[in-house]
Amino acid sequence: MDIFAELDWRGLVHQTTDPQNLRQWLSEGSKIVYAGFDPTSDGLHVGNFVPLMMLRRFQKAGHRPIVLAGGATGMIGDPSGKSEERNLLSAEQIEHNLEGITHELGQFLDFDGPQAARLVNNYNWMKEWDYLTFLRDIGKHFPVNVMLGKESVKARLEETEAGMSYTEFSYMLLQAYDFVHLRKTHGCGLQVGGSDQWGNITAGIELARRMGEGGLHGLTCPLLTKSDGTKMGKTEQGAIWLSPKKTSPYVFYQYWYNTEDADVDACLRMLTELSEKEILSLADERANAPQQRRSQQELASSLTRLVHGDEGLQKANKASEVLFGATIEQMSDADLTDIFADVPSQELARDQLANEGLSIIEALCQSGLAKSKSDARRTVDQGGAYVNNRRVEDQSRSLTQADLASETVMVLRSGKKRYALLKFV
RNA sequence: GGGGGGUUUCCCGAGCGGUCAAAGGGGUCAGACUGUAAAUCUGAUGGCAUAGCCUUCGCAGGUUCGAAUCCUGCACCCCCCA
Repeated sequence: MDIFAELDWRGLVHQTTDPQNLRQWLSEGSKIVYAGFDPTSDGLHVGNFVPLMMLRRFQKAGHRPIVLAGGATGMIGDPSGKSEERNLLSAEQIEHNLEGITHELGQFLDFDGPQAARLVNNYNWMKEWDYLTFLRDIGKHFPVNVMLGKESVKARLEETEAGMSYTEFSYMLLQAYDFVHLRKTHGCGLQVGGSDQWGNITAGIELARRMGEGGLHGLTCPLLTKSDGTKMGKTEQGAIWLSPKKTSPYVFYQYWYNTEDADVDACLRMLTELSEKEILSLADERANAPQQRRSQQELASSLTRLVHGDEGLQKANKASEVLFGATIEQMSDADLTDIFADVPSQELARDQLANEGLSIIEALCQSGLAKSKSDARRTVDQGGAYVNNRRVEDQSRSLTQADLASETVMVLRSGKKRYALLKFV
């Protein structure tokens, strides 16, 4: 399989050091490819997805991936694509972040077999350097005028008033040296990354050449952006994370399911492992029957399965079904807790359900769905109140044992999507 | 220092001394429609024991049967002249 051709049709090739040679080089046999991830937060998010998948694709095509966790570079802060100097993360924070992301990185790659992936941390080799030696051995190879010409630096100096510290300015040296180091110790010949990494990657190649290691390659993929120009993976509630602890499989699934028609094709190509044929056929279906949302379904399913496994996908599916209208009854507490993991819940005394029961108005207030009783009444009046996904039309309705959806839980909803759980214990 | 204008419900903004919980717009919420989209349409949008009552119009007093509307003082904002 020609990996380069595949990356090409997927739209993953943004810039390369030399398309002809790179393609040739890749076809010669199993190569070592690396991508770096800085521990700027304690988990991976959708923004890390594309480079991760790149490595995965390389591995599947018979190459060996190296994942570099930036324990050292993370301490400095990459200025690429940042308009302002950032606050330094504390050493403990970085340690914590590294722990978080390293194990997540693992799940995308195969760490066994002949193409076993490797995980390295650049802190392990950077910590050996002392300042003077680094300046003499590495810094000497970096002409400042070239560094000033790099987009990451230029943008900061020319287009903003933010300026840049010597620390961030030096970031490039560290990442450049990583490449050289991996070349020497692992025989790594290609670095991949997002398009904002181009400057850092070429700096590495340049450094290697000056240090007597020629023939390195670089490849960047486009940043995944939506048709409106905003970044993929950001919502008003924050980033979409890969860890189920930070973003539930359901929210993850829904995020992709709601992808705009205009964006879904690029997502399918860049993020999934569906074949070109499948993707073209989805494009066809989308053109003929957009309301079926088959593309979105495939995208959401395939990514959820990849990140959260079959079980996670099932949960997300079940949750979607329930959250979008299926009536809720005869379920277990465990099921409901799972499905409504992201939904606020309140505990109430069980005896509130006895006798007359709890009025729907009161219940809406208690659950936080209504700001006041008037608000609750309005909601009911307007037909926006639901118990266990059944509409409640009568203000005087009261809730009793019979309205429990499971052993102890009742599911309230206001409007289309706002849910709350009441637990009666 | 002198003069003028302003401060209204989530935001903007209208508001003859009674018919003002306060126009209109935005936002938000709900409903219909729909593709879990966009657009559109309808309704709602201080609180409560909801045919009624209570609390709101910068703050504190006052006039009046009655004040967001008039008067006095205070605070903050804007403009003009020095």
